[in-house]
Amino acid sequence: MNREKQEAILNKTEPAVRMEMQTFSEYLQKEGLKITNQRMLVAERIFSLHNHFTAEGLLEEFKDQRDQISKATIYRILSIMVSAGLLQEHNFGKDYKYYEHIIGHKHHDHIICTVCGKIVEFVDERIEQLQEQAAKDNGFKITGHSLNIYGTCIEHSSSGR
Amino acid sequence: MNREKQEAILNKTEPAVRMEMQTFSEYLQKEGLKITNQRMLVAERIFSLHNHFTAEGLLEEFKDQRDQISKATIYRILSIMVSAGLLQEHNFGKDYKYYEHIIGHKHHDHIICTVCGKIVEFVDERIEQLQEQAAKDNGFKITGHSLNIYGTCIEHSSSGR
DNA sequence: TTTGTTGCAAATCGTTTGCAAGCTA
DNA sequence: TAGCTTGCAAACGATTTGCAACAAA
Repeated sequence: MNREKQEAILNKTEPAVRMEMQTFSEYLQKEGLKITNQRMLVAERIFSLHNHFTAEGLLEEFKDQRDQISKATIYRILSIMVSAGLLQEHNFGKDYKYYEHIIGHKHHDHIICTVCGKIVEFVDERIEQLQEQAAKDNGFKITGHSLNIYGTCIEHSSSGR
Repeated sequence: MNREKQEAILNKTEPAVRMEMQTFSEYLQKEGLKITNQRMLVAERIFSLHNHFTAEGLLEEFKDQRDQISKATIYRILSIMVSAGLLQEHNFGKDYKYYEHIIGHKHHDHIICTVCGKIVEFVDERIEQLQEQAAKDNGFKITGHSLNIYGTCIEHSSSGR
């Protein structure tokens, strides 16, 4: 990608997103990967999203754009960003994956409404603590964890029935 | 399935498994479903397993048997048993599902070794408590949850490196 | 130029489904 | 017998991959 295009993209993004894209660019260079138009466009879109998304949803975002991006490329970029540690993959029990970007987004767990799919994030230091303990008690060295609570949100908890 | 066959299966199973199969049979009848040879064989096998398994693994168990069972049937039975509340489905981040039977098997969470796949079960009432609280605080009515801790077990935590 | 990247379509892989033949009740 | 089940193969849906054309360094 030539410098003009790259700057064109960078100029219209907010500072926070810009920094994250910078981090991504550096990762690409470090790995001997190339900084392409599609990679920057997808990264920009992802860092601008402040909720969970799917590969399909991301693809959707580019549907009516002048810059269309193929499904294969979307998946390939998602994969790179996960390796780069910029993106986290989630399994919410569906048969497709959810993603969310990590930078400026501290660790948290999820509560998912099984009716409408609404996702709420939360953290409880005490739970984190206890997990750490449980792993240690069982001789494990924690590398990560995923805690998903399933239930029905206010709007969908029919109190009657 | 005729009574003889059914008894033949029942007679060689341990009491606990027998009771669980009984529960399954009752569920089938209640739902107007039929008690078939394959359903009993698969149920018996499942209730005899005391660890997590996959559809593929279960199928494997019948590979060299006189009573072969098709992949489609395996999946159909798994689905029924999940609906019956006798089997729990798990998503351990792999692209296939894990199952474990529930009867005589209280709720618990999992610690999974990312190197060897070893799965350890644990429960911490305090964590359960805190989750309940977190959901309530966010206006959710909990219907279930899944807590998976990923890490490396003693044998695979290379202390160096 | 050299080497990595893209888009396309075909391939995978776990899981599901249509359908004719076979059981259960 | 009537109605559910089974096995088989084909269908699915998300994700991956081979390959020729193309862009970045």
